[in-house]
Amino acid sequence: MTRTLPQPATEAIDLVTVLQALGDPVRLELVRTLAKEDEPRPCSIDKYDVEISAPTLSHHWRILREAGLTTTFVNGRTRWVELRREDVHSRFPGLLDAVLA
Amino acid sequence: MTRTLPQPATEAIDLVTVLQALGDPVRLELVRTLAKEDEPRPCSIDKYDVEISAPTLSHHWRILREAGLTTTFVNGRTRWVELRREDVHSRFPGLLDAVLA
DNA sequence: GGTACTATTTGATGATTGTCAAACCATCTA
DNA sequence: TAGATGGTTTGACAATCATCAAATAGTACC
Repeated sequence: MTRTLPQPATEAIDLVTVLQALGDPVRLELVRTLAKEDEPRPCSIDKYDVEISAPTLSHHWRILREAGLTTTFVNGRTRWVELRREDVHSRFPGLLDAVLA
Repeated sequence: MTRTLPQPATEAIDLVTVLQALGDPVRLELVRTLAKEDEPRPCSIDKYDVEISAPTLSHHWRILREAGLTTTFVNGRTRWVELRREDVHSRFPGLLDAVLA
């Protein structure tokens, strides 16, 4: 019913890849938005205050997911994104907290 | 006698720029090496275990300095680089610690 | 089945990036 | 002053990246 898109295992999360993913203003803003709630958020373009097109947003979600920062759930026609807070924290303690502070 | 190359003020250090600077394997390694000692290190190519040319190393030092992560001192013909631990920590508490852990 | 809808993929484009060789600059020393 | 030295800047190149329009894929609803 609810499928999860492929993502790296916690142990496989790479620091350089994470920093690269966070080193983009749009993605940092997305991560900040996700961090406000501790549950999945829809990933539709109209739910975010960013000045990019839908394909570009989709591209950023992929970068974040493949870096190990987010999980994407597929449910019917809509998708949900969630920050992998605990996973990232267990791999790089304090990193997300510092970035989100 | 000892000159300091231009660098951003502590308050002007930008998070995205810092993350971009750290999001490169060579630069992350350089920062890690700097972090081992709490004093300036020479920036000559032969002092670092990196497989890049001198101009490329020079380029990376510039990126790190302009991001606000390092200070470069000029003394005669040689230069010294130092991690701006306290400055970065005061701007983004915990960030460097998390990255260097 | 057909249509509307959500979101991604494809393909293309302009900008940025990491890299090096060659030229250059400033400093030290003979 | 001339040569050697430490390091940077310039210029070029290939690779990567962020971006969008158009096409595509999968799902829901009538």
